[in-house]
Amino acid sequence: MAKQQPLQFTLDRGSPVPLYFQLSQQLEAAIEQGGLAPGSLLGNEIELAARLGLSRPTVRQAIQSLVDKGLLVRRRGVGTQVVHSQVKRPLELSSLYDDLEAAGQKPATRVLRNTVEPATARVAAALGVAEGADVVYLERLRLAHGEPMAHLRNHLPVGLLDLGGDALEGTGLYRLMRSAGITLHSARQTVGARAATAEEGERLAEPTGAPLLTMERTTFDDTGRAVEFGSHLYRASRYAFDFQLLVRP
Amino acid sequence: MAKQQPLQFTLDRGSPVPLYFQLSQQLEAAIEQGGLAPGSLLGNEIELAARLGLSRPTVRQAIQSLVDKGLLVRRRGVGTQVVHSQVKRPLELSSLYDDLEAAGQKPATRVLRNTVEPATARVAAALGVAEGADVVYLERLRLAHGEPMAHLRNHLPVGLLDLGGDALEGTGLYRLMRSAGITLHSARQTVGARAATAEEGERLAEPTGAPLLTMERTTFDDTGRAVEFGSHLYRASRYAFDFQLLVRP
DNA sequence: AAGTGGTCTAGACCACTCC
DNA sequence: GAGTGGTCTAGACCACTTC
Repeated sequence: MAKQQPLQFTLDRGSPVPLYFQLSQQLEAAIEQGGLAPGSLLGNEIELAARLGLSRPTVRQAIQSLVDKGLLVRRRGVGTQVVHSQVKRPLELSSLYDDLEAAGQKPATRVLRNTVEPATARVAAALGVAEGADVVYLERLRLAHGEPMAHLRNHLPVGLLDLGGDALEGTGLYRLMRSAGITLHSARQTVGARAATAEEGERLAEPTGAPLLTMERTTFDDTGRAVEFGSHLYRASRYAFDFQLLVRP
Repeated sequence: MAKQQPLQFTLDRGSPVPLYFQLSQQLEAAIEQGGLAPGSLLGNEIELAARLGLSRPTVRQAIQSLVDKGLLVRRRGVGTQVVHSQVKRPLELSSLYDDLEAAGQKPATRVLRNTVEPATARVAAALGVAEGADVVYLERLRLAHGEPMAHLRNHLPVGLLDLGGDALEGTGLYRLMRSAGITLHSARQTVGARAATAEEGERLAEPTGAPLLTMERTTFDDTGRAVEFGSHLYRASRYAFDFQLLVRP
């Protein structure tokens, strides 16, 4: 746990990028690339600030952002040290389309339905609209390598997104939302399992009674508005969910 | 979206509780209890600081902590407003025992095995120890109202926890860890489903072929060390997972 | 006693949004 | 142009850990 020899940091005061952000990015890069070994001490904030020509609060802000990401640990009276890494994966709102694409699975989408319908009680409660109010209803089959993977049913507030044309064929819903300027913030999910009915099995190329993963999800943007309610079925033989959870003390 | 009339805040400078924390707690309480309506503006930081006799950075720190929790949104040039609530559930590392207890289900645990064994390759990789090194192996049956709910298999580093006696009968693993001074930080999980084998079905009182939820989880403490690797089976007819995910931009 | 992070102050200037 | 949050400074004192 020896103290690290000084690393090089270059700060550009003319850049529109905040100084604390420039520093935290370079620190993060140093950690990722092994320039800062797990468990090693970072050196005290005051000296670091002096060396960089920054004020201590600015340096603290940079360090704090990495503490929030779980890359650093601060201990009063001890110092700031790099986490005993092991893993530091991104936690993200999993998008099935992106997941499949990242895995090289060549995803495709077959839109089965794209209509406007009155909200049922359940959909209304999830989206925070009046029961019977118009909502967009979307039904899709997600394929990978031409094989069905999941049956996706979504409800969205009307007017949120333009889902005309074949925008949905070549990408996922979340990516469409992001490019429409919607900032996704959080989602509440329930994941369960059940046996496939005959109809579900046929749709997903599974025998009746095969285990299916179920997911219900409500997604919220950064203003706390529900932007999507989904009710999905996945072939358990082909797919599992990967999550990273953080503990809030 | 009218500006709120001033709320009462009481700050105790003699308290060991930080001022920014006192403020953020009272703000959070006001939001939860409806004293601050969803969408309402908080009033600018400078005036709020002056009114409370605090410096602006201190007020900002209080507000920022609530922004991080998703209760407030800041917009430059606009102001800080309360999120259009809808939901603001806690995101937590779900503990099956606590979940069941909170649901009034009277959980119980039957410890099937509590031994020290050499780590398999998979366990060693998950816990970050050498293959073949000693690890604690724990096998439990979790019951609710006397009915089996889940079959839990855990591996832990040796020496981390004292699992002697019947400490495990009346509580969950996470609670034991917390009371041992371990600060849990994050967990990586994989959730899937499969059909029950004959043996699994018998153990969980499900017919062979019934859908079971599977979960694998590695849990890390705040120093980034893996403190637990679990491989669990749940009756899908009785249990589903509830998560809240946050989006990291 | 020495060194660390935790908190707090009282200012400053800038970038963005809205009218 | 007025008002907002975003960033930054140069200090200060305190609480905790370690020796």
